[in-house]
Amino acid sequence: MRAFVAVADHHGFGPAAASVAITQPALTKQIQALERELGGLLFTRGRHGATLTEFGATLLPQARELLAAADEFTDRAHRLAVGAAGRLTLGFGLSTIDLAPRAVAAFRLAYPDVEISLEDLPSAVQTDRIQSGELSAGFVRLPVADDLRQRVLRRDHLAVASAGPVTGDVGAWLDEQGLVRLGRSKGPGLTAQIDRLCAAWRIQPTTLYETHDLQTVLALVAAGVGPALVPATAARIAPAGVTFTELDDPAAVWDVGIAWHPVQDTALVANFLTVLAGSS
Amino acid sequence: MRAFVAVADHHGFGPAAASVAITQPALTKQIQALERELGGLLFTRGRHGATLTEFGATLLPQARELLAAADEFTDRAHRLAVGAAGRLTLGFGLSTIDLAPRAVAAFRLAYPDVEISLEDLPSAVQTDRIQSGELSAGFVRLPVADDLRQRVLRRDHLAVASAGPVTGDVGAWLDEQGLVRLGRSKGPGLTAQIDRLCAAWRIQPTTLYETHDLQTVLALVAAGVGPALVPATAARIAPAGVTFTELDDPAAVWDVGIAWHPVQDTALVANFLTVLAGSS
DNA sequence: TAAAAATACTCCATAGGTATTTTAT
DNA sequence: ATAAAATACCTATGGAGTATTTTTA
Repeated sequence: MRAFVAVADHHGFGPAAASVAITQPALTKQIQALERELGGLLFTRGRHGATLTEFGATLLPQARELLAAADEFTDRAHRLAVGAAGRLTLGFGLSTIDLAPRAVAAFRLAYPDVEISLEDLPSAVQTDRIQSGELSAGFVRLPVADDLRQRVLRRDHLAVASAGPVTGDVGAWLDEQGLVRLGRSKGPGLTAQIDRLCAAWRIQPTTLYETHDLQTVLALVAAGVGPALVPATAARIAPAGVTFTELDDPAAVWDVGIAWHPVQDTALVANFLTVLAGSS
Repeated sequence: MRAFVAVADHHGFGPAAASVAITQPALTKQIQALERELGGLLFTRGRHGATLTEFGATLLPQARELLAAADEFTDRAHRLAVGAAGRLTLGFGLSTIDLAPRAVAAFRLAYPDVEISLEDLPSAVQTDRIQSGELSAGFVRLPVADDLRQRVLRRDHLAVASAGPVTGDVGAWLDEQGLVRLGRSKGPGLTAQIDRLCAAWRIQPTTLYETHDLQTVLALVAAGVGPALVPATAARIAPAGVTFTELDDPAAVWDVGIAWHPVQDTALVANFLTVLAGSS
């Protein structure tokens, strides 16, 4: 095959043999074998080398295409293998709205041939999609199911979001005021975190209102319905008039990081993690 | 390569090995070699056979395409080799206007995958194009240059085309009447044939009119300008009122056939000649 | 523990090399 | 006469086989 185009290009077996780094008799045998396989003579041999037959001339361009396709295949494979090409589907949540896009931008610069998609999803949905293979990796609340790989990126806190200042002991105050809450289905991780904190503080604040969107929670807080426990990072999307009081009780603290399925433990994801480490 | 798609299709090395008619260890080594060459693992091996990695899953469709392209290449080569595919460019002249299209129609039926082009050209132009490789073969006046292959298809005659009956000795009559002639550049073969006949008959008819189109010659004959010497086959395109008198003097007879360059001595042309022999 | 892939080892087919002959101009 | 391809012959790599071990769910 390579022999074929080499002979065609060099108009002779001798130079062609040199170009593919074998000897002339070896190349002769390769061409003879190919001719036998294809069922026709590719060249007419004479005093001045080899010239294409009609048959050979017809097949030459197709042979070239085939070789080019084969080369592109191996080339692409190599780039995939080192994580310089391919497709990366990422998820991110509210608490990584600053981290994720920055990391993606840095990665795009370093690996321009990688297709990236970035979806805004709650941690719970992300872990499902990571499990099912729909996501290459996701920025999620840690820890996650231990059949996933994970890396901690930073620590996040609960904060009290309130319309006015928090007075006296925070726990007692919240127990007395009650809480505006986010629906469990929307943010099961956050809800569990809040439950853990309440248990630790031995309080049982009433649920003043339950909604399915963090922005609505904050709007209700601003409207004076009552306080809420939200991630400290929610401060960046809060309306004016909401006061944030960060909590540093151990039960109010959790890790945020990136998680991926072991199947996705590929050069591509590894490269992304490296860039991520560098860009933070 | 084939091993790769076989393992992917059969979800395991054992059945895949059977499908490509080698043993499991041999297939294992093929896959390992491919993985080494491409620079990444294609499968994760486990209790239930082999499943594609991300890397493998990405490359599989491309590998399939590549194999399909390779198969199509050899397939096409085989069809070319036996003359069941390819491109046939043919020429034909006035005296084969009945033969050529009939042969082409028959060939189309027998070999539907062959592209055919058919051009109406004088013998002289045809031989040039046959020499240069532009034509695969041509229906021409014989003989042609003896570096071309040729086959006689039938014999053609000169005929006198006249407005009225030919009286007395044909030669003397023509010498007295003069001739409407076709330009030498248009039909050098025909002109030479006429010259040979006149020489044989020792006559020198005057040129009444010279034109560059056989149809015009016949129209002039019909108009009473004078007689002309034309191929007997011209009868089929003559206007009403033209009388044809066929001549069977040896000097008025020539062969018509098909000619082709030795380079074009391929299965395709051979097949065409076979069909041609059968259709006549 | 059992099914499946990987290894160990042997063998032979064949791709490639060297020396030489044949072919074509 | 001579440049170029084909042939003859040899060698060695590596692809494929059999028997066996290692892995993993």
